[in-house]
Formats: sequence, C-alpha cells, structure tokens
Amino acid sequence: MTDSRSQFLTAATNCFADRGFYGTSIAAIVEDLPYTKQALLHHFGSKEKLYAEILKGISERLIEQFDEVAGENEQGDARVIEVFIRFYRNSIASPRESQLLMRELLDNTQRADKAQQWYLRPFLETLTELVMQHSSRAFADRTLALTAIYQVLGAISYFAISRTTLESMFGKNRYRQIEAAFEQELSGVISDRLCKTP
Amino acid sequence: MTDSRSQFLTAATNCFADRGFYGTSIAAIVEDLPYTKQALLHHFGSKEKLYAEILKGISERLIEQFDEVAGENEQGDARVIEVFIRFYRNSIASPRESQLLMRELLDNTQRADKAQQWYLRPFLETLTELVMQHSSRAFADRTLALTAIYQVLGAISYFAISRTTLESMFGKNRYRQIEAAFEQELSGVISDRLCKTP
DNA sequence: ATGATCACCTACCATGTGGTAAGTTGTCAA
DNA sequence: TTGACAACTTACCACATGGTAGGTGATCAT
Repeated sequence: MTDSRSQFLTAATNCFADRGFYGTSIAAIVEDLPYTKQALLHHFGSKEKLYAEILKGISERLIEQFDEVAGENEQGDARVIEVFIRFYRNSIASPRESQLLMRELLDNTQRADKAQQWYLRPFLETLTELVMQHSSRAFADRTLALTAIYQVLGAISYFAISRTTLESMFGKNRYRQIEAAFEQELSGVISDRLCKTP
Repeated sequence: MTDSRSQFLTAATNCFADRGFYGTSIAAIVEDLPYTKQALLHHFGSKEKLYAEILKGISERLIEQFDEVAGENEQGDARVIEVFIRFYRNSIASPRESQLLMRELLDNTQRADKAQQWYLRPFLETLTELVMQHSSRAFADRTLALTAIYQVLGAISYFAISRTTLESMFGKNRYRQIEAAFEQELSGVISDRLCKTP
C-alpha cells in the first residue's frame, strides 16, 4: 500500500545524497524500481515536493531523537553530552542523510532570499535551549552558546560526509582506527566547549 | 588576452558554488558574460575540465598560503594556530570557494571508486606533518593527529558555508556578533585540540 | 603574401529533462 | 451495479543539456 511510496523515498534519498537535487533526475530515482517515473509523480506531485518531504522526514527524526534523550531525564552536562554523541552516532550511521543535510545547507544559501526556512532551524534552537539550561559552562548569552554548538555540529557533520573519501585515502582498516579515535576526540571537544568555562 | 579566460573561471566558480557541478549548465555560466558557450568550450574543452581547473586553482592557493606561514618561521604552537586561523579567515573571506570545496567533498564520495584523487589530500597531509612536528600536544601517531585536525577543519568549513543561512535566520547584526564570537571559540578548539595534551 | 594559429562565432544535434494528458485496472463503499 | 477513487500505465511535449562541425576574422612569424 504505502510500500511503493517508501521505496520511492528511499531511492530518492540515496540519489539526492549522491548527486544533489539538481543532479538527480526523477528518471534516475525510479531506475531500479519496478515503477515508472509517472508513478513517482503521481505520489509526490513534483520533484520539488518529493525533496521537501524527505527533508521534513529527516528533520522530524532528529527532533524525535532529541526527545528520546529528554525522556531519559539525565541532567546537566551528562545530558548535553548524550545528545551530541547521539547526533554523532546517528550521523555516522546514516551517512546518506548527513550528505543530504549538508547539500541542503549549501543549496539553501541561494534560496535564502525566497524566505525559505532552514529545515535544521528547530533542531538548532532546541540545542541552544538545551545547552543554555543544562550546561555547566556559563554562557553569557545565546549567541555564545550557538557558536560553541556550531563548532561541534560542524566537526560532526564534516566528518560524517567524509567517510568514503577518507576510506579511499587511507583504506578501510585505517579508517576504522580514525573513526574510533574521532569519537574520543569529539568527546573532548564537547566537554571542553560545552561543559567547561574556559 | 587571458581576460576572457579569467572571466569564465570567476563566473564558473560562482555557479558551481551555488548550484554544484550537475546543477550548473555551461549556458548558465556564460549568461552574463559577453561570450557564447562555445567560447568557453574552446578554452576549457569540456565542463568537466573547467571544473577540474577551478579545483586545482583553489588547492594550489591553499598550499601557497600554508607556505607563506612557513616563511614567517614562527615555531611550535604559535605556528599551528597561525595556520588554522588563516585557513579560517580565508574560508570566511571566500565563501564561494568554501562552498565549492564542500560540494566537491560530497561529490567525490561517489567518484571515489574511479580512483579519483581528492583535491585536498596534499593540504591534509601537509597539515598532519605540521601538527606532528610543531604541536606541543604529543600525538601518539598520525591517525590521532588527523582526527584532531579534522575536528578543526570541520568546524571551520561548516561555519564558512553557513553564513547566508545564519544571516537569514538571525539578521546581519546578530550574525556579525556570531562571527566575532566564533573566531574566539575556534581559537579555543584549536588550542585545546592541537596544543594541549588532554 | 602566405599559412598557421588563436579566439571566437552560428548552426546543429542526439539525448535527457520535468511535467501533462488521457487512459486502464483494481478496490470498495452505497 | 454503479460510481468514485487510488495506483498506476503509455504516449507525448516543449525545452534544456553538453558537445560537434565548420566556419570567420584577426594576429603574426616566415
């Protein structure tokens, strides 16, 4: 029933992540599916709307995950660390989504004038709230909290989209080491930036 | 003489940064130039080769900048900090190039099997060398140094491509504050990650 | 003067693009 | 039994795509 729909979504996510919105044709999306491109158009109306639906899904899952941690009612720095480490693990586990989000950030740049909202805005604001409330680092204001958060977000996202490149540079084994070391190092950044007053 | 050539390069850099390789047509590149697309093809042979030339240029300028710092023969942590802060300022000053590099990292993902080299590889290896030699943090091996470097590179690059989005989210004034605070915060990350043994 | 090369042009083309129009088939409530 | 709707299909289409072919005029060494 919704089976074909989710097939379209999965295939489209992969394509958009690999080649971006403009680089992906609807013909390419359905290439390995047992449907024609008109079937896709039937479900989603247009390529644009399909793309929007995918982004909305990712954005919702991010917030969801955030709420999960909130439910575990850890407090203080531990909660902050938990949220960011989860985001990291999720980013690594779903590289396609990370790629897509990064591409969206890039594409959003030029659509910004069209009063287009950024999909990650709610997530970013939720994070700021979290850090302001729970971190033991006394942030003077939200601006400062945001910059600290942005360092961590950047480190995570950049690494998440680099996997294939790093693997082909260093080989799978060495990449595994890098990935292991990275989480350690990331924990350092998180606790330095978000749990300590410098 | 080489005037038209550089016009093509500038226009193409902007287009590729804005919409990516696949999203940019050679017709779009020449749209505001007093030449036809065949003139472009005449100079660069193909869209692919034009793109390659742009990337090569950026890559060379990066290394160049690195050598500049080397010439000032600062030593130790000061030199490490100088290199990364310069990379940051350069990334902020040339957002188009930052966008292009990020897109290339994303696109490179799927060409990786084609034995395609990553444009940033030399830069990354130069950085690793620098940190291993000059940082006061005693890195056990290059893998560890690389992960630390990658945190910083990620923070910088992500922020550099976020400008328009952040500006439209928070307004120009608030963005200025964020940018000012960011460099401060970045210095913290650099010195924590690359100049201290945790 | 000539021939080569450069920088650029117009004309053209096969293929791919997102999307419309108009069916067909199956399901299922009234 | 009918009629509405969902889930597709084939047949199209206007336009954009990267690139080729084959020129023109200017420059310039021989």
